[in-house]
Amino acid sequence: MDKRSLIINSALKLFVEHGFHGTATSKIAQDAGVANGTLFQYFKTKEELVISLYIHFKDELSEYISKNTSENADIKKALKTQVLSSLIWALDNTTKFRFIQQVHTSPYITQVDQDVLKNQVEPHLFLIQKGIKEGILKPLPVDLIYALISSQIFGLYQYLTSQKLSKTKQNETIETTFEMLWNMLA
Amino acid sequence: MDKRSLIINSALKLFVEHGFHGTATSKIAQDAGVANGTLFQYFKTKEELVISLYIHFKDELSEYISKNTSENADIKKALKTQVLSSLIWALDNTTKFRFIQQVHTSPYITQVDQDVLKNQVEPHLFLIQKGIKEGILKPLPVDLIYALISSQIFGLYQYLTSQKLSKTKQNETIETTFEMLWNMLA
DNA sequence: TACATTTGTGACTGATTAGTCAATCACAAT
DNA sequence: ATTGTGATTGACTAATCAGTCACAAATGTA
Repeated sequence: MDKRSLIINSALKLFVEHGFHGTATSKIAQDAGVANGTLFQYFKTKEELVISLYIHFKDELSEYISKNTSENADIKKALKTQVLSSLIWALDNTTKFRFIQQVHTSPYITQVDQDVLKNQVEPHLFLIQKGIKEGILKPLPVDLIYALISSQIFGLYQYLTSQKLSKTKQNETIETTFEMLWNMLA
Repeated sequence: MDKRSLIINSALKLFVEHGFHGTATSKIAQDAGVANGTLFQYFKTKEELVISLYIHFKDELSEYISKNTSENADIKKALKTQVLSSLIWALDNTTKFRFIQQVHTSPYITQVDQDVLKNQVEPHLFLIQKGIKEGILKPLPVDLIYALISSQIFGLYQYLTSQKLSKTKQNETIETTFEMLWNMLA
């Protein structure tokens, strides 16, 4: 494992555990088993580290979703796959997901390049747009529908992580709530 | 205005602007126009300040909601009032709402007394429980329905603050999405 | 007025921080 | 063997931090 990855892993863990404020760069380096100065060779500043991590993990999530989404499925099926993929990834990568949330509600988010953020949501907006055009989804603003879907995922994630449900019961809940979401939007 | 309130206002503003990490206690005192030491008379530590603010503003929101909710309205009307109140408060107090979100996704949240948090959601859970018992809401776990409602509010807030809509258009969107939410849950 | 209590002050400190840099290392090319 | 190169190191520093404390001002009380 290369040093860059070691630093990323340690930073992720410590940031989520103690927050940005509570995590010294020296502690990250120590946890990663590299020298203090090495961290600053890969990331010019602590701020750059935080922002790089955010983009890194959001990309990872995006890639996971699109990897599982087939292009020529019907809208409902495609959207379902995207929602389920997001939830599965989030539940399998709670630390990364928490980190994304943490940055998302922090002032750091303003430092993230707007174009990068835009490119990440683009594919999802496209599917919604298609759904509206075909009259399958309600004729509402695309951004609004996207916001409602995202927040549903977020809310369900919150619920599922706060309860100790079996995998079966978990999947059941995910299925049920997706149908509810779909009925709300279609 | 007493010094405690001055400190609270300045802390709120600076925390949201620069994060917990980026805000020195001395800067808060300076902004509030009080001496360094005065801050520590009202809040023993910086951590206590953050947590006190969180509880303070969540209480403010809770009080605003219950102030507007009449007890003997039907379930739908009561829930609608609660959702709309939340949104109105959030849109009128964006800084406070951002702060609440910020703490909520940060490691600080684990330091907040669990009983305090429980008491704050209790009243809302009660209404949902009643709705399920009367067969008006779907027979799902109370916590799940609460999570879905909360996240809908959160998502709609995100959307409304990212768009520059007129007050009329805003209210229209809120009305529409509440009906959608209700149809999803009932 | 005199005294007591509460409230406020800001200079101070020991600890910690992000970031630097001269030195060292592993190793490939000559 | 020798030289060159880029990655790695960790001791170091200037700055900043949260929190303290001895004292002063304000307020209350009689």
